[in-house]
Amino acid sequence: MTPVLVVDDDHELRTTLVEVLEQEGLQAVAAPSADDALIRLQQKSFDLILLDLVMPGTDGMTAIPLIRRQAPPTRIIVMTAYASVQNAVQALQQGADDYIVKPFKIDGLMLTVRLNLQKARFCEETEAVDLDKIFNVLANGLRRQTLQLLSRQRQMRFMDLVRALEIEDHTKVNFHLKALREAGFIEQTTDKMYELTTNGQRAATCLSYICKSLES
Amino acid sequence: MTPVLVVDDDHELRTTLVEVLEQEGLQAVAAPSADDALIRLQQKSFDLILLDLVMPGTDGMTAIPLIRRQAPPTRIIVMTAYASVQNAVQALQQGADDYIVKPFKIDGLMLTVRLNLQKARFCEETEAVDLDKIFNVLANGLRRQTLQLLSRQRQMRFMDLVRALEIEDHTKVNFHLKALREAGFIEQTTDKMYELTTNGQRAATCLSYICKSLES
DNA sequence: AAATCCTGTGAAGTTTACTTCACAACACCG
DNA sequence: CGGTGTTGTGAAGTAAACTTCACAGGATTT
Repeated sequence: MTPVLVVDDDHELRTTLVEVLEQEGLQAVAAPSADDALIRLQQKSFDLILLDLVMPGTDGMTAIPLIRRQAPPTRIIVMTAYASVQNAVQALQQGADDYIVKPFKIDGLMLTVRLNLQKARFCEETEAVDLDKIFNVLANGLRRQTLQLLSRQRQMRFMDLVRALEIEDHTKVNFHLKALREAGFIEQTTDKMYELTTNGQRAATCLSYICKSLES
Repeated sequence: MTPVLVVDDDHELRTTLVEVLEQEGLQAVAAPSADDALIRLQQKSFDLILLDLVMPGTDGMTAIPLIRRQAPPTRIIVMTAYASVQNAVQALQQGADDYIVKPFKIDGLMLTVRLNLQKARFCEETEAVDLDKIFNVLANGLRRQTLQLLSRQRQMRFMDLVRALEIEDHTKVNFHLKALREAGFIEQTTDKMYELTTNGQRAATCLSYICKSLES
């Protein structure tokens, strides 16, 4: 079911990859060039793209931001030769999600593919959340820090939070905690520990997405 | 210079890894257990941690959030056996940055290490990106719509925007356009057309990313 | 040339967000 | 028991964000 797009100018590798992916129960489509891939992306959405970096015409590196723009949630795995591994770093900075070094074994490839598909599924775990609410909450630095803290620590007491945030006035923290609580992002256990709700975890995930994407 | 911490209960592997890393010009320290690693982290900060998942005592998985708590910017690479690869996914969800599958070749390991160190360095540089600015801009629905419109249309005149947004008072739109301009997200061409800047495109991408993930 | 639309500025007003202050109940420790 | 730390609430004040209004120069149309 999960559709994968294979972009490589090498005809043999391209068809081999499609065969392998289909044997593993994935739906795979091949594109011989980046431009062709972009056209396919307009017609249909893919969960994952295997992208060769070195290609005639539009090369993989320049294609990455274009793909990201066209289909933001798609996982992009770039394929690069061992000799030019520093390109992988650049590709990740451009917005790719992972890399694999050529030549690779089928096992290694499938491992990377499966991991990224699972990651993608993890990313999707979101329902009806109000964008305004999310951004209003995330618009405040203190609240963002709080979400991140709770995301890491799972549970924290009030004073732990206050000290971790390095705020002198505890009532200020309380104000923002109230905002977070009313937005449904955090809640308190019976013993007064603060923790993220499911929606709060979602919001924290959004936050880390944005931070991640700013890295590139 | 860049210090690496190797955490593994296997004595031989631990010392081998330290040797290899030092040969490659990195400063490496070994810890035989997660608890030991946490103590070392209190005394000294590390750029990168190689963490075995399966260990007696505190295992690697539970150690990840604890490490994150102690030293947020540290890159965490987990080492996992091929048979238990799904653990890698869980580890990434827990806050690890990358994984490597055992058994691995030295080359593969060093590749992963170098990539993550480079990423860490890159993250440090861009830490200066002003999240407050981004969220303040994105916190407003009208501004979000504007970004999305410009992302689709590339260029728009003022009145086109006003009508597309269905706002009766054009000065209101102007106010938000000014905010977007001052945040460096949009700019005007010589013939008064509004368009996204590079940062604006980035912000729009973030936005559509989130919207996409909220749809599903 | 007058009317109308486009594009914009700046100030005044309103609403919302945030901070600070004063106070209080409860737990825990010596 | 009295002091100290924790965990709050609500009101008052301040700052920031947003809206509305009054106005104006330039382009286009009629």
